Amino acid sequence: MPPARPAKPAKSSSKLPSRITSTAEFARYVGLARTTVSRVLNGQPGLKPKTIERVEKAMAETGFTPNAYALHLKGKSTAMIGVCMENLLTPPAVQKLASLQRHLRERGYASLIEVLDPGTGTKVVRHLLSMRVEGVVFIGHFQPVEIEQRIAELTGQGTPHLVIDQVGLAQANTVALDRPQAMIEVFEHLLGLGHRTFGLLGISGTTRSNQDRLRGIEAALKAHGLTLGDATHSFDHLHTRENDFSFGRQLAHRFAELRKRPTAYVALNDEIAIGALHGFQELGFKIPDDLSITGFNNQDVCEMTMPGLTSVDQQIEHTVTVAIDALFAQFGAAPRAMPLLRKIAPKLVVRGSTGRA
Amino acid sequence: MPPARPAKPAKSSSKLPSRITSTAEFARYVGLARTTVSRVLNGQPGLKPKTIERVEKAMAETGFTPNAYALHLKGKSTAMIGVCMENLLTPPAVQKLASLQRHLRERGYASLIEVLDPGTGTKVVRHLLSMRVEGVVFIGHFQPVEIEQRIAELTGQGTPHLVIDQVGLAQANTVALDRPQAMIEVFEHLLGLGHRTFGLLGISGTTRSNQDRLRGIEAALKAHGLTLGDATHSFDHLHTRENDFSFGRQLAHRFAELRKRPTAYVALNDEIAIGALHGFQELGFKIPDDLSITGFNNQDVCEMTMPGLTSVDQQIEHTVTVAIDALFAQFGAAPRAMPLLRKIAPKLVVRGSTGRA
DNA sequence: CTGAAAGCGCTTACAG
DNA sequence: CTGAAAGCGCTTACAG
Repeated sequence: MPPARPAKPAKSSSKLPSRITSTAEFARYVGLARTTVSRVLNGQPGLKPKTIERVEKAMAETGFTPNAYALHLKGKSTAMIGVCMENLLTPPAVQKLASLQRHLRERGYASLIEVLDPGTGTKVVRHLLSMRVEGVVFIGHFQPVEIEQRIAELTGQGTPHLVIDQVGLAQANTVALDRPQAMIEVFEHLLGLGHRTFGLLGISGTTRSNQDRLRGIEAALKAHGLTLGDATHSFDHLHTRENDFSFGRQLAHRFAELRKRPTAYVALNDEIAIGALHGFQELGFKIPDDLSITGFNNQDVCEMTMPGLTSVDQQIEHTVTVAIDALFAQFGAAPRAMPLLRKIAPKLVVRGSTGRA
Repeated sequence: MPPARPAKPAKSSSKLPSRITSTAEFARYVGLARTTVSRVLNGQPGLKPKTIERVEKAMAETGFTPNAYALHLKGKSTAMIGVCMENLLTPPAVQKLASLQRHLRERGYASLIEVLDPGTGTKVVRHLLSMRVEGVVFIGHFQPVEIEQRIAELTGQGTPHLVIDQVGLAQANTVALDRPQAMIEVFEHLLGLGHRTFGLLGISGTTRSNQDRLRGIEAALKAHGLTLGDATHSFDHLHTRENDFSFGRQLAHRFAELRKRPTAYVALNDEIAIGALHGFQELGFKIPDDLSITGFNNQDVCEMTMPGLTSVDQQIEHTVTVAIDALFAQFGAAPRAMPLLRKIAPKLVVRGSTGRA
């Protein structure tokens, strides 16, 4: 990723005796041969305990660490996984990152994390390749054509990859929440409570993710003899979505004006749902008595609203476990003919914001 | 950080013609000398446009990238900064990380991000040193003795460092919010509204961070002829803090039982404040008519409560800018005799949760 | 335990 | 433009 930069400055001949940058200098410091030091560092047999002790003492004194770059050239694995994030601002995405980096570390891998803004894909992936990462994980939703090209590059270089979240990419190994199923569970819950008309908050447009949700909604409605056209309503097209909270609030105000108003509201995410909850409440509606609302992602705030917000949990820990297994399964294996696709089952968490129609 | 692992497998002699791992192979593929390819890659003068074009075309075809490890051995700077995070779950910390990595990338640096759990400091910092990062940034609050040792190691190796958030570390270059000043501004605001008795929510204990806050509170009260002992009350010792929201709610219920109850409540963070807000509201208190509440961090949710939550903004963007400047100022400079300390001025954001006493 | 040697993938003079 | 050589910091046989 970083552009060409000037060569590093000559190693400053610091006055500090501890500034040691090579095994040669270090061996001189310890008073042993370079070879011997190397053997200690690599835990090879046939060394006197005394010698080992001397080296370890000197390492503690100087803080010397063998140059990882030289080690890699000699064949040591880099033990690094590249992680490309859509951004670091979406809580569920950051949670996945946190979980991923913890699991990778447990397996002895470091994470080289990059944010992949539109148009920077080539640079970022080139950088990861130049760092010879052993695999690359993408978290989030990216521009499809760009990401497909990057994945082709990785595959061409023999570097395994895995996409978390985004479905529908050609030749991409993917682990993603089963969004149609998530919507089926939300609607089964609301239909079971007697609701027959639904306001959709932020669930519209042609993104793959929303199309998947609409498919799920349609299926759930169909099972009850309802259609998407008759049973659902949306005002998304009338508002711009800057801040999700205020977007939700605006939508609530808009729906409140309706003579025949849906009794249940299904939001794209928790923020929009909470905005709507507050929007309806400030207009005097009682929730869940007057109407029901559901969120998506089951963030901590869902516990914090009054009433608590019914929401879909993405099962992040499970998702990441599956993703890592799927990534590591590619190591040393023959390239897959068909890309891998694993769907994660969502879990509906019911709270006070949903009740009988 | 990663423990010793087996050497990487021999490069699989893949069938894919594009699997090229060295300039030697790549030069053979292009049909040029290794030297010539190298000169193109490094943008050196005196090359035929045709030659440059051939190389660029081949790079696009094969996805070949020169090995960063070999480049570094030849003297190229690593252009990497290590970032040690306390965790990836605290929103303000993640915001700082997001801002930091964006700024670093703009300057041509990649970020090597690690989570530094207690006891893992040595491993993590050793790994960063072995990766020859050009600087290390710590974000969050760490165990003081451990982190001071790590910083000594870095300094010994001539690697610049910077600590964001945590103050009071010996020999550490630090950029941190002026927490005493933040509390002074909160209390000036509340005192100006006529409040004279205060409930402290989560602001207790011997952490340096809370001690700093208490110092600020004491100073603000003193200017109005009040003392910490008489004007503030805390029930922190009676509750365990698992979930901050429920902690805040519990504290609200506890304060509600009091005959002579404080009229203003100052919370350690937004989560506790929101929990308290809801706790008081569910008991029938009107906010800000019956009492005032303030949060800390000015997170997005502050806009979402009813009423909005008055909170302290950490000025994250400014903090990170100052931090990066302070880090980069160390490059190529003589070691500082005195560690650097920059305080960031907080900004109080007033919303509906605070009103006249 | 030591010491000299080869080689990982690069770049940079240097002579053709 | 080519080709042979040196050297970055390491490890791994190999002969002492």
